[in-house]
Amino acid sequence: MPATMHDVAKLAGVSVKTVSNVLSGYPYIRETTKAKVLAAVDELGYRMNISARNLRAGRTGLIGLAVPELSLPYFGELADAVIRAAEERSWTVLVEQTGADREREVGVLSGARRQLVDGLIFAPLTVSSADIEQFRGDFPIVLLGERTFDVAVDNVTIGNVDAARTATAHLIETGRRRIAAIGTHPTDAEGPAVLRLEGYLAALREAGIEPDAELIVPAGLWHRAEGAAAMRQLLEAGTRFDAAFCFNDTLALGAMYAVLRHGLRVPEDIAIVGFDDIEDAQYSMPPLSSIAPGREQIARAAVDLLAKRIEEREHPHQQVVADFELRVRESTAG
Amino acid sequence: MPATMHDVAKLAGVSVKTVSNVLSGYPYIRETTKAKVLAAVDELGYRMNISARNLRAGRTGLIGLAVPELSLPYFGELADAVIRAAEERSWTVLVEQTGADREREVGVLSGARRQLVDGLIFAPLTVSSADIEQFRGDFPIVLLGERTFDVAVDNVTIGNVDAARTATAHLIETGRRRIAAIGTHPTDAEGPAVLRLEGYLAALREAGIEPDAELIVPAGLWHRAEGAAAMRQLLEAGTRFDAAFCFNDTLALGAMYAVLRHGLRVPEDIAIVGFDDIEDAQYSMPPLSSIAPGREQIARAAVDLLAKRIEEREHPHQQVVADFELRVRESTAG
DNA sequence: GTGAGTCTCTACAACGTTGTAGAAGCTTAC
DNA sequence: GTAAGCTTCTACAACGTTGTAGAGACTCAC
Repeated sequence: MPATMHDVAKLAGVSVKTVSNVLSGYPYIRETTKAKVLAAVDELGYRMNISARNLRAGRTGLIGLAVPELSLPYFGELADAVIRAAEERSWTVLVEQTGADREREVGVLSGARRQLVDGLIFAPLTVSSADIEQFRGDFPIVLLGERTFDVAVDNVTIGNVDAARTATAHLIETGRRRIAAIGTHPTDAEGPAVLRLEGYLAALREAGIEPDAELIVPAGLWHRAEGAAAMRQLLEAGTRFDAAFCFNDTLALGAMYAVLRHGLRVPEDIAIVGFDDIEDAQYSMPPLSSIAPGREQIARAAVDLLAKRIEEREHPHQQVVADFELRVRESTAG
Repeated sequence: MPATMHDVAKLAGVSVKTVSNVLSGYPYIRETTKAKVLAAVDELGYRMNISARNLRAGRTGLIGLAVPELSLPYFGELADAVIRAAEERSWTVLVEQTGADREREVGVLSGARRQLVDGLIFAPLTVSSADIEQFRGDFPIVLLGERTFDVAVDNVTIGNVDAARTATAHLIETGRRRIAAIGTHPTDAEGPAVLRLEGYLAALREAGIEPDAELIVPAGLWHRAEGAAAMRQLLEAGTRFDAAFCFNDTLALGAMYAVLRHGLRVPEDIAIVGFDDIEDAQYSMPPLSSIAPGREQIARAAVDLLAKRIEEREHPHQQVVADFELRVRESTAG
């Protein structure tokens, strides 16, 4: 049975409220009293009961972070950054996995955790803006990933279109003309896959290159396996191409694997550029060129926006566009 | 202002306790009453206040998971598995990162979160068994990773020594005699690094191979960068060797990168085996042989042990040894 | 010495839920 | 008809904390 404030108060010979005051830094307390209380806290090994404090305060000090899968390196690294940013506000992060499942994403939005956390940082994959409008209700949410449609939600993103255009343009600058795009979601109306495709097409257009539908390959989950499968499909179809823009790094690493397996060289035969700049990108052979989003910046901005939103529920919704940077490595050299 | 049970009760025309009873499945309730209550719940969009329930129940329904870093793929994948195992008990997992920092690990053990979670699953890196004894107090904890010394804590592990021996023996069977070990922690008295070194040495001994101190290279953090650095050090020192057992896969992938960069071939010149079988292992070029721990099994066992311990604080401590399997791929072929 | 202001501490109620105890009505068995 | 048992519901207190309100002591200026 853990000690309560009552126990501390009794031992220190003061009222419960005085203990509470000492512990919460109320200034008008005699030094001797404070010392007595702290001694009692120490002696009893007292720790405050968080549930009780939360009940009183109407807050939990927890925020949710909903991502598709932690085992995807990008989201592992992102969660890492969010947890560290939240720590600075002494918030605790509760990570929830949606598994890229629409039902679970809706569940997160409308779900049971809403009573448990003060707010939510949400990286949606499948739910639409309409879903978000509908299920969000009156709850502080910050979305990761830009919304094409106007939704009344704070959001943090990198300029997906811009970044994808930059990556594709880089391939064009190095002399490639037949560039595959791997990772589209043909049935989505919005979301990163749509935006990255848009950027890819924009870059082709600017260079006067006619897009070729055969070079645009869907991939649902953006895992290595899917990247490899997509690349194999391209290679086996006999379509001629000399580069691939993969919509994230795990796809790219899978694709690179398939190219090498097929007996071709990267970048000489096929250049590859990825997106996210996960740690593996630097240590693949050859190292992978990639778009590095400002992960720290994104995490911090998301936490900051959420903090503002929790403090003041009604204020105009903001969009933060984080920086990105193309990291050129050997997978696109020459 | 969200609706409370009082609001629901008023709307349904019953007592607060009846609402509570309906919601918690108490059997003696007339169907008509139940329907009225549920209708009211629906109409008000009522959600139970978790803090209040926790305060009453003395439990939070949260468990902690403390790992060094989520951005390390092994821990990302592990967290994934633990979260899914916890879900089956309708527990929520609170992930905490220790950053391989001793102070933070001690903080996790003795720390503020203890009031917030009902129990803790802890993958320690730096703290000793003595630390654990000292700081744990009376709190349900399950350790991941075996303890060499006898500690009164439940723990789940794979047989590190055995697995390391298997990995090393595999290199020996393929004809290698000069085998490096990458990832030791020379100052540790216990922990995975120590055990894996022990397994490595055991395999050498059994094959009648004299260990060579020059081939045993420390690496603190087991990141790719460290694996690459360790391998570069070996290669530049001019020490002759034909294989490396790396204490985890990220080290191994970094090491493989350094070997290829150095113009040598894997496995022809240097064979490499890793540990953890993270997803990347299958998609490196060449694919990496590795020890696959039963991640799901570990996660489930940890959650089960924790559940038992929370239910009944005083019962003998258990150790679960999970299975492992050597996955042979091309990095050690031939 | 009196009033105003400052400092230090306390009692009480409230946050939203559930366990305990028990009331009231209804059924059953004799 | 009545005791015993079952079904359905309710009032109240309690979980551990903090906000509100205010009591008392002390200081200072006049």
